[in-house]
Amino acid sequence: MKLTELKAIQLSELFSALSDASRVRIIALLLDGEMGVGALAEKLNMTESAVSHQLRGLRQMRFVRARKSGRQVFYRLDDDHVEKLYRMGLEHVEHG
Amino acid sequence: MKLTELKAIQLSELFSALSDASRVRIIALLLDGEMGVGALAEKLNMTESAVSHQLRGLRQMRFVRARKSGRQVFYRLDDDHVEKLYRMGLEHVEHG
DNA sequence: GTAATATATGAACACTTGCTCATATATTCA
DNA sequence: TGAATATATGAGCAAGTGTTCATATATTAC
Repeated sequence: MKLTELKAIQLSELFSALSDASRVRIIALLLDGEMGVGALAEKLNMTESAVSHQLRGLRQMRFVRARKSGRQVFYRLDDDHVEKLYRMGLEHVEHG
Repeated sequence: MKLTELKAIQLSELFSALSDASRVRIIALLLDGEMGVGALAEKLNMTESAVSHQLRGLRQMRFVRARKSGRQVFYRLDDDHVEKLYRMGLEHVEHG
């Protein structure tokens, strides 16, 4: 399995997106559909600022996508790779 | 998708194992079969100490398993979940 | 226009991480 | 036994991360 340094970095960045419990919980919530920042913050018991900061990272990684409606911003998962990664990880954790 | 705080932490720890380029490259090398610490260090152009430190983490996460032979220690991937995670990540990076 | 609401952003700070360097342990060989 | 080799470990430190707090921006309602 040859792997360029660039791809090693890209892979590590990809997995970094899920390397924090707050982000994992955000992803888990978004699996059920889109949600606004405030609703996420309440569910997660985090400040809206902290959630917004995390969403920014997830957005840059193209894990989530934003939709603006009035003064709210709804976030949803960007593609199904995220869900696949998440589920595979969960499988490993649950009966690994 | 309900997710306990414990499982969120476990998931984040799982993905943390692949959140560093050095560890990703170690995994990539071990996909081809077991390798000793010195050989890994040479291939990766890292000190043996740095490699050993990373292998410790991977061992604790049960990503790799050690086999001692004389004064060498050969490492190999512990289970196929690791390879699945790696390949799915690679797929996402390559044509995501 | 002003006030209220929803989200984003930047600075600051505590905490974590991955390395280096020195040292320790374990094994082989003479 | 002692020297050489292979790996592991602990301390220390620079760099990175995730939060809080204050502030900025954008939208709606009045």
